[in-house]
Amino acid sequence: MPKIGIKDARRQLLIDATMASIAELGMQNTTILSISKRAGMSSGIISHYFGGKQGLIEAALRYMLHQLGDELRQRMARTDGSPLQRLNCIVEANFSEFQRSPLAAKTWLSFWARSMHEPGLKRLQQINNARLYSNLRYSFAQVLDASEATAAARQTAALVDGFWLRSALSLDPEESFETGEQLCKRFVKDALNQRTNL
Amino acid sequence: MPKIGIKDARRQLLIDATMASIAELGMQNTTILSISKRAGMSSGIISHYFGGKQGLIEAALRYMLHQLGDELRQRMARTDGSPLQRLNCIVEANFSEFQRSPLAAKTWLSFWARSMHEPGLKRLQQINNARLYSNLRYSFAQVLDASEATAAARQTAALVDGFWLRSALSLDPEESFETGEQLCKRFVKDALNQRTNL
DNA sequence: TTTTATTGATTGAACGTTCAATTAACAAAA
DNA sequence: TTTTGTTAATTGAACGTTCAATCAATAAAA
Repeated sequence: MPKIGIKDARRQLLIDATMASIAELGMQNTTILSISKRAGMSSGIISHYFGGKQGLIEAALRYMLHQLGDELRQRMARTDGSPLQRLNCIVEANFSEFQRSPLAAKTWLSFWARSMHEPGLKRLQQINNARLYSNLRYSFAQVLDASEATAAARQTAALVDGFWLRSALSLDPEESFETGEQLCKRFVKDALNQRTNL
Repeated sequence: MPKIGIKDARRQLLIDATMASIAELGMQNTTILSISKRAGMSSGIISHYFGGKQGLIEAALRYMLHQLGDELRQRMARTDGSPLQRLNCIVEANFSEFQRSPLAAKTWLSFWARSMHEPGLKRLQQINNARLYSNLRYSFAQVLDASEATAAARQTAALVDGFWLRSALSLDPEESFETGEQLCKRFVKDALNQRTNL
């Protein structure tokens, strides 16, 4: 059975299975067995690769954060760098196909709730929150003065998270994510136009 | 030992203990024992009063929703009924002292995450989401035209939930709730002024 | 006494972790 | 090429723990 170089592939398979289980059963009902069954492996393999269930869950969160970062970087590379375009990239990355999938959306929310009482997850989640805010703040500050940029960045960050949360819990997530993204972009545009300090 | 009114008092004691346990230990680590210990009662009492742990958790959520409704009604009664004032009431109710307490904030987030996979909680949470939106929509529609009112209401609802979520997860919730409330009100004011259709 | 409320020890199911046994891949020897 | 020895990945049964629910015993009120 052992094939060399296959380690990363198996690790990823387990991470995928973890998200699938959390999305389907909830973190509450996600067990070592519900994960390993979905990955087509045995229960013991999780301790072998991740040191335990907790390690796998943290690895899955790190994977999702990594995905989010990738999506942002990809989009940023394809713009001329104007503040409006950069801000739209940030919004789009947070509403990308992967992020809005029921699998990712449910997993995010589960992570967030659990992060309140688990320092390992909390740290990762703080970093993500701070990054979203500072990315927004940077682009707003190129057009608005300091205090306006701060306010606009905080509002946009809350708007993104809020729409995202409401969509994840919505009965029709597809439609909710779509209008959420549009209304975020609309807020960004309005904020730039109406608060410009020239 | 039946004394009138004692039953409700004990039920409330258990609900308080439930929120305290969820806030302190997380829903993950909240057990029948962690609740009953905090309430100074035995473990069996939970089944007696609520039919089981799940029943108690749903009762606690219902209690928090009821609190939110009360806060809104109280504030609404103390205004002249102008759209701006009514909208500010809605924001204030969602950021009231009770709602922003670590106890309530952590409990809300735990409920939301769990509601994804438990129909009983999901139903309650849907009702709450819909109520926030329709309250906002009603007041915006008295000043803005239909499509503007819809957009503003959805944005405000997301803003409230988003600030609320970020505050609950924040390292400094006190400050985060405070500026969140202010920035929500600012958005409402701006939306009314800049989109007015006269 | 009768009724009702409350306790807390007990039960059985479910869980994460562990580890001895197994199996496949690879390397060395024939 | 075939055989044999070595390595490391993988399995899954067993173990100890934890939990929600149950219910017989107890206490208090009527």
